[in-house]
Amino acid sequence: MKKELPKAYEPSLYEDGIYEKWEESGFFNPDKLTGEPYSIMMPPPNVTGVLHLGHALENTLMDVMARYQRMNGRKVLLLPGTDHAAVATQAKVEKLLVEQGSKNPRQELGREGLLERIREYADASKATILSQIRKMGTSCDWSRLAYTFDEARSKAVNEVFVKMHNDGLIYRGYRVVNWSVKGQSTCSDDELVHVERPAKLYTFRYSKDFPIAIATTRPETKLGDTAVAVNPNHAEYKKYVGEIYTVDIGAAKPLEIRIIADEAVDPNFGTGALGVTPAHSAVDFEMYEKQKAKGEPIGLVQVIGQDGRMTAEAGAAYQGLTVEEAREKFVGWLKDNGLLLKEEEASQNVGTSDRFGDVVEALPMTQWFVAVNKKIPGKDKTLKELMHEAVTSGHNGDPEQKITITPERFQKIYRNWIDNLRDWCISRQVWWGHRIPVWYDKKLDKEIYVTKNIAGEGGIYVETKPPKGDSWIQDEDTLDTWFSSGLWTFSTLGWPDGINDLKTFHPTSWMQMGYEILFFWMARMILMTTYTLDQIPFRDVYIHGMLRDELGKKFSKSSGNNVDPLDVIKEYGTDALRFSLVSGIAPGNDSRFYGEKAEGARNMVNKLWNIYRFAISNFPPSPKQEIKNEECTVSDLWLLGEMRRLIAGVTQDLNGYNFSQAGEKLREFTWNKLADWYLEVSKFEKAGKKPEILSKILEDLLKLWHPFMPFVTETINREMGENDLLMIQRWPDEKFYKDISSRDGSVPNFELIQQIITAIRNARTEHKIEPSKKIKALIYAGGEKELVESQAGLIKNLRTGIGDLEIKEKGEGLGQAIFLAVGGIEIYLLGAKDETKERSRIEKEIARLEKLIAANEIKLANEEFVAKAPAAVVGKEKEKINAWREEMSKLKAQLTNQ
RNA sequence: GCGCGCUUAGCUCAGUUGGUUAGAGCGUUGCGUUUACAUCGCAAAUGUCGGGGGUUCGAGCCCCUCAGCGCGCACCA
Repeated sequence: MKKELPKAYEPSLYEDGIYEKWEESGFFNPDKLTGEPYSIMMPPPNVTGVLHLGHALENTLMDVMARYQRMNGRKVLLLPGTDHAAVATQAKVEKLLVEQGSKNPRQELGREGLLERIREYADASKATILSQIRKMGTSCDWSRLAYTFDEARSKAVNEVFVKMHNDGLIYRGYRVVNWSVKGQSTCSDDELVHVERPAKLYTFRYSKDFPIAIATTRPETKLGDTAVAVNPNHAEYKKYVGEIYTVDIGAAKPLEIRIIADEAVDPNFGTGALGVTPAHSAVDFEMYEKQKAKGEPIGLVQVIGQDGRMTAEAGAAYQGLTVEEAREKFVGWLKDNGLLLKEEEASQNVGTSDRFGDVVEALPMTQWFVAVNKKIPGKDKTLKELMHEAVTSGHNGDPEQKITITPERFQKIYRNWIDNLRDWCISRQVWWGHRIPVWYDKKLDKEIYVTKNIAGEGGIYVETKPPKGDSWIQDEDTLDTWFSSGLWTFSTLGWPDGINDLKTFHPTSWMQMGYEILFFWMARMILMTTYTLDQIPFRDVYIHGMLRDELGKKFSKSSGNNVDPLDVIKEYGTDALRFSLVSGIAPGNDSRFYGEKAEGARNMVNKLWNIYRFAISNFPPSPKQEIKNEECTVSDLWLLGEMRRLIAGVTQDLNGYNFSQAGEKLREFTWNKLADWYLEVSKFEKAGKKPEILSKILEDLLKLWHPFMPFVTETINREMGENDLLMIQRWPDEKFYKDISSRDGSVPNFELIQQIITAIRNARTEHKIEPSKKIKALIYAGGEKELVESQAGLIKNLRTGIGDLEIKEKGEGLGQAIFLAVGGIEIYLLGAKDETKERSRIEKEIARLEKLIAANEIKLANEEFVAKAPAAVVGKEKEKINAWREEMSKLKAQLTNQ
């Protein structure tokens, strides 16, 4: 016998050592594995901080799949990485610097200086993240560790940028974009967080004689109005269409307002007309473009600048004011001049910057865009269409290249998003990120490359590497972080240089992510990969929900409810954390995390530990012997059959990504079947081949648990004297159990024995029989006499307190005994009866059966049910009712007997 | 405004093509210290599956509708 194991599993004693063993083995690296490739790319955590519970969940999900597939004999690659998270990281570091007293980090440190500070922060954060991933037990291939901002990934970024530019899919354009004044950068439409806030809706006229009143929540922008749009069918207003009015409302120059027609204007909303501000509204800018195309151009007057203050064009009275100040002033002016018609409370939806938090201004600027509605050369398809077909017909219409999304409903959400997708603004003015691989001829006036679209006009150089000579200057801007993460499934596999990994592992097998980055990330990966590689990035996507605290609130720094996974690990162990995270979750649904959950999982881990502790000391490993069906006891066969079902069930659940259900099945088997019954049986039943059976079951059970609880299972495996790592053992096969568990094609009914035992225990409790008091039992087992007799030892010993047991086929009822009916079996407990309790117990039981029988009678009396339901269903119902009737008649007889 | 999700035991949640008496964990109640485990054991209680309607032999599951909560999208000025 080996050394005595501690009573309770102590995770901290083993976890680090086990992880080292795994790493040393080299099996995290697929190069050391054979079989069909299976690949998962880890969604790279942002280097903005440390991992939170959401990451812990992701690591668990991925690692469960990776370990499961590895045990299935697949050549598994789980590739780890981190994301430089451009804006997010810069915003974070700038915030820290400001907290440390810096007024304007960009100005004070300069580009290189600030980048250095961000790099330091990112490196520290990255190191923490990677060590956290290890602590989670994640079996990823560290030799392939990637970073969105490292050399290989940057190269891929440049390649794709240039390719798209050459295909005309990336262009430089002047248009209204979202501008964060605080962050001094653009952001994409998806990065806006819309918030509802109260606002005032003002209705006014530009001048006394202007024929149409308009309404607005942003009066200060009206200083830049150049048109009024009306519905072309508006009874009153349509006659004005085409007219141009010159009005002076205080802007630098009098405004020329053209009345234009636009179908989108709702004649019944507000005043039925819309003041058009092309410089400060994306929608109005589209009208501006439309008018230009029509040859009836309207002006574009930018009254708000990049600093968030009014420009010179807004007029001397407003220049330099903030928008709020200007608003107040302009409304005052309207009032003073009798032009304000109405002022009412309204609510307004404003876009705020996800990362900087300020309200985003719409400003016209020259930026880089990805054209999603333009045909790809040689493809006759747009990027949008590529994104669409990947989840519907399959890429290029090939069903083999179709992405499956779990749960299904997210497919609809994704398609809906694509339909509303506009060109993607990819240039950012933050410094932390991939510098746009575009150079301009220094000889050009700087003004030209800053403000004008000069593509195709010479003087611009778009290549993956800088041009020769020093007459070039690189574009100041960096790329949206999602541009690089969009390449993640293949930039991590060596593209464009090495293609071996790419060939082996792409498209990747499985991807998991939270629904909150469905558009940001999944959509961009599909776009980038189908375009660049002509392949889908992954076959299956699993969408998980968000973790919330026990009150259902989001975890966040600001609400102070953040939980550090490492703290949970310290208290309960990694396996407990992992198991608690996947317990009770459903795809796409949010779930809550709280201490009791981890505690419950910890208890499960400990239970497992003690099961093996018991087995090791009571059933020392013996040379493997063949187990024959005839040598098995009834309980052996029962457990073997249950094990067979467990293997089949867990395998099926994992194949279908039903992590929670797989875990539940394992818990049920391990605790309620193996520990509560079989091990208890094994303390009394010494016949047969218990050691061999137990050893086989425990060996396989350890494997089934391993994906969920890698540390404790690997530890037990070692404690049992195994030298080979559990991690690479083969996933259990149900065949062995299938062959052995049935006797003559049927399985002895051990559950009946369990029911008898439970019924006796129940009766003892109800009759308040002292636990130590032995009682006598008489069983009329009818056709089951042989079975019950064979299990007499168990019936006496498994906490039933029966001293004397007699089993007959049938006989007279005993009025003076406690009576139990289990199926067709009659049980009499003698010597401790409580008359009143017995009577009420039996009456209750009869009432329960009567209800069941009544409901069933109605069902069976229904001719349609009998005629239309499958015969098997009807047959079952008949069997049921017969059994209940038999049981009830016995109970009734007992009642009259008393 | 459009769309999506949720509503199942006191709490947190599972429930995969509609078919036994709807489940788990935690909590609660009673009993227990039987040497693997008190991070334990045994026994038990608790549900008109949000309301209403429909389809069906049969609905927690499908359809319609209403309500509450949450979320996403959206150019209603």
